[in-house]
Amino acid sequence: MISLTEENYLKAIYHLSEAGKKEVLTNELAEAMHTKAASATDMIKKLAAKDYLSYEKYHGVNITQQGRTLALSVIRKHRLWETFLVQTLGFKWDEVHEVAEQLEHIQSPLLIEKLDKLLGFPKVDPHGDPIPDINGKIKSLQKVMLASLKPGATTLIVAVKDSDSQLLKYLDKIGARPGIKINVVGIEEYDGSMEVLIGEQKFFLSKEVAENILVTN
Amino acid sequence: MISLTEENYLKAIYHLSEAGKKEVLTNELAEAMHTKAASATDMIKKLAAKDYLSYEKYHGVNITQQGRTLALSVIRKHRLWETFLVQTLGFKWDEVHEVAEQLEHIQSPLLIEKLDKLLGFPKVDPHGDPIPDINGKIKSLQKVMLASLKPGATTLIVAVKDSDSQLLKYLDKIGARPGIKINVVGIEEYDGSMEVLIGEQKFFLSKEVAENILVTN
DNA sequence: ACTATTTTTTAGGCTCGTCTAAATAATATA
DNA sequence: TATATTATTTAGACGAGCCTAAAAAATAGT
Repeated sequence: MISLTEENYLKAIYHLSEAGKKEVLTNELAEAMHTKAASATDMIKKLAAKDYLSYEKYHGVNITQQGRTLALSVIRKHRLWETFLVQTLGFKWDEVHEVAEQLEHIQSPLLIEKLDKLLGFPKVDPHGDPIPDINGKIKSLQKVMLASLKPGATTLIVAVKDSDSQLLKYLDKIGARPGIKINVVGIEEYDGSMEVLIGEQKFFLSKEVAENILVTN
Repeated sequence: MISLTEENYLKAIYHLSEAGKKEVLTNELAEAMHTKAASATDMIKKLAAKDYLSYEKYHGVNITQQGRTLALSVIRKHRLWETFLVQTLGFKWDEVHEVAEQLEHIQSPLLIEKLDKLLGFPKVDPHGDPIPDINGKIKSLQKVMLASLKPGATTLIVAVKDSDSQLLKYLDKIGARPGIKINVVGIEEYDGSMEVLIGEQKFFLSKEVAENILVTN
C-alpha cells in the first residue's frame, strides 16, 4: 500500500525528472514539496526501499519504471478530475487545481473508468496537458515556450506551465487558453517582454508570462 | 483544522447518538471505529478539547451543536457523492459506499455546491437516506422496521439500515429499493421470517433482513 | 454492602511524516 | 590542491493515531 504522502512525493519526483533530464536532487525535491531536505531524504529512502526510485547517497534519485507507472496513474486521475470539474461542474480553469490535488488520491479504479467514460475519454485536461491512458502511456506534444519564438511567428497555445492561480486568472482574462491562436508581433529588447495578438486584441506579455505559456512547435 | 480521522470519529458519534438517545460510550465508539477503547478515549479527549463533544470521564460523550454541524456536513457530502455515483456515473447502489467514504473528506464548499446543483438538489440518497441541507438541517421521515409490520400491511421502502454490500446486492436482486411498494403477506411464527410481495413477486425474507429494511409509517 | 466483573482510563511504546542541529560528503574557489 | 562553501545525511525529537498492559472506576451479583 502506498500512502497519500508517498504518492505526492512520487508525483513531484516524476515532474522534476521530466523537467530536467537528470537525477532529481534532494533539495529540489524538498523545495517542490515545501519541506526540508531532511524530510526529503527520509522519504527518498522509503520510496527507494519500495523500488519506486533508484537512489545513490549524495547523488539524487531516478524514478524506476514502477515509480513512473504509479506517478502517471496519479497524474491521470488528477487530469481527469480537472476535466470533470471544468466540463461537468462548470468550474473556471483556474479554480480546479487544489481540489484535483485532493481528488487524485481517491482509490477506485472503477470510479476513474466511469469518469473517463462520462467525459468522453478526453486526451488533454483544461490546461492542455495530456492525460495518460490507463496503461500510463502519455503522448507529449512538442511544446515550446512562447518566449522562445521570433516576431512574426504564429502558433497555438497548448498548455500553461505554472498552475499558479493568479497567472491562470490573468490568462483567462486575456483569453489565453489552450487551443487559442497567438501571433508574436514584436519583442522588447531591454526586458524581453512580448507584444502579441490574441484573437483581435493586442497584449504586452512580460517575459515571465511568455515563459509560462507553452505553444506548438 | 479537523483531520480526516477526527471527521470519521465525529460521524460515528453522530450516528450512534441518533441510534440510541443516550450518551455514546467509549466501547461502542471503539467498536464502530474498529479500534480499541484506549484509542477511542484518546480521540474523545481531542474532540472534547475542540468543543465537538461534551465528555465526562467514565460516562460517555454527547455531541455538541458544533460537533453535530460538522458531522452533518460530512454526511451531506457522503450522500451527495453517493447520489452522484449512482445518478451520474451509473454505479450500482451497492458499489458506492466505500468510494463515498473517501470522497466525503474532500474539502471544497464550491465543489459540493456545484455537485448539488448538477444532481438537481436531491433530497435523499440512493439508499433513501435524507441529505442534510447546507445548514445541516435534515428531515428524517418516520421510519419503521419492515419486521415490525403486521400481515396485510402495505408500505413503501424508504431506506436500508445496514450498508453491508452483500445485503445491498441481495436487496437489489429482489428489487427492494427505496420508493418500492411492499406488501406483508404473512409472518412465520417460529423464526420471524416474513412473506412479502414486491411488485408481482413473492419472497421470504429472514427476520434479519426484515429488520434492515426501513419503511414508511 | 461487599466482592467480582466489566468498562474506562492511564502509561508507555510504535510508525509515519515532520522538524532542528550536527556531522559528513561534494563542489567551488583561491 | 587546500580550504571554504554548499548539499546531503544522520541523530534525535515531536504530534497524530494507533496499540498492549496495568490501574482505576463503575456496575452487577450475592
